[in-house]
Amino acid sequence: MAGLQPVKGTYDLLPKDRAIHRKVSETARLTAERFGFNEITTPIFEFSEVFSRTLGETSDVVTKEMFSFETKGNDKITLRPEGTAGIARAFISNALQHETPVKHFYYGPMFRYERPQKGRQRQFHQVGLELIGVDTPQADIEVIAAGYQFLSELGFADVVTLELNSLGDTESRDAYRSTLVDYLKGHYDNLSEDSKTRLETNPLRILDSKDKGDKEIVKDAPLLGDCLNETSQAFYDAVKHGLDLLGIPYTENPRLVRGLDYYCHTAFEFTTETLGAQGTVLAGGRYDGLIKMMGGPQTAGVGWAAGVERLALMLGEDCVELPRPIVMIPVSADQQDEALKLSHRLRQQGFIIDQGFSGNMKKRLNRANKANACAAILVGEDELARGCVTVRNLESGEQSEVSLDALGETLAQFNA
RNA sequence: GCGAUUGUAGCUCAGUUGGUUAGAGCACUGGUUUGUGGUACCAGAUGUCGGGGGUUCGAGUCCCCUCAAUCGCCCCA
Repeated sequence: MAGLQPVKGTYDLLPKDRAIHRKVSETARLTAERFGFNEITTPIFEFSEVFSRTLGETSDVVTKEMFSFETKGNDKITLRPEGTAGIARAFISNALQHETPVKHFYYGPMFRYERPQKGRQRQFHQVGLELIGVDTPQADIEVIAAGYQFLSELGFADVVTLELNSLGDTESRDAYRSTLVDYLKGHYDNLSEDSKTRLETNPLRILDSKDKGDKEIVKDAPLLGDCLNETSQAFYDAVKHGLDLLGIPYTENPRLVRGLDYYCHTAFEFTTETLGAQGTVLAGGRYDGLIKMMGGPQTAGVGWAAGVERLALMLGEDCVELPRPIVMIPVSADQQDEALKLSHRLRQQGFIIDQGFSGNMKKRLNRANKANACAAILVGEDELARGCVTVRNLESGEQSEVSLDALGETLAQFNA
């Protein structure tokens, strides 16, 4: 135990923070539903092979970022670093190939053992969606459109750029990889140390290296687009055509690649300048080989995931307001019971009633302000004798006596 | 995993070339007002100076280690 700090890279979501996260996840869910995606929840841990086999043995996620442990039964378990592998596993486990196309939305925590930064934690949250069982570009278009719609709903249409590329099918990508490696070997001595390693593990990654020397070399490197075979090119063109039809703006980025092995054809990222080094806010692509790789039937898939923390940062503190209560204030201890019963009844009717636990009226009104209450119900001896209470509007300061029978009606103007 | 910066009250920060009992504002508690808030005034409480070790007569201040955060690299949402 390192004192009373949360574990490195984790943090608490206090009610205000949680409300912002909820706005992000609910906007995502409602948008997804409009596209016919329904929510699924898979476990936050899986057998380690679910990730290690599918994400690529040499990917950073697998080699250094997995939170893994062993159970008492000697099962090797990993806290999920991303959502797609678990959903593919669920697809197979539940034999959903008989129900394609499958359209899933998800929200939940993910875990990566990384050095924390702003917009990057060890436990973080993603929303995402997966469209499984459709191998035509229409699926890619729908998935990207849903992502764009989601970001637009949050008000980010103008601060976000959609970058698009095609990784092609296996044939195209293999052809390109060898062309690229040949080219890079010609400049081997000038490559950065990182890129020399990547030449072995994931040469495509060198394309978006931030090293200056690498950038110079990469500038004249052969492009993936030039190696696309006819099928892959037609697929890519169809996706672009669809986006054009929908008026979704995009920028082609021939150097956009993916970190995870299972991607093919469409790769896309929505990026922003507003978050520093963590500029990617929503990203995804097509993964036609994934489900088969995991031992299921050959099934196409395309999807994306978005970082909730990053979107929450972009939204800022003032985008949500916590629910505003009506405070119940017994004027003296003698009205305690009456106030308690009244609170109970009003809550059953759907009102948000905040009943304090101590203090005189001044104190209670003070707390009401801090709780951003919209009204106060003052339960006093005099009114009660007349079958009434006093309702005070805490914004205008106006107050009036209301009979208990008409109370619900009067309060309806505040909340229900 | 690598590099740089930072770490004093709940929050934002002062703290003089190392020198007695470590300060301010906001927030908090109580009061002026025993049935009426947001304002004002008065009073009060608050710190393992991130943690550990060292140098020194003396360390918030200097040195080492460690933890965490921030920024960048790597990678990614």
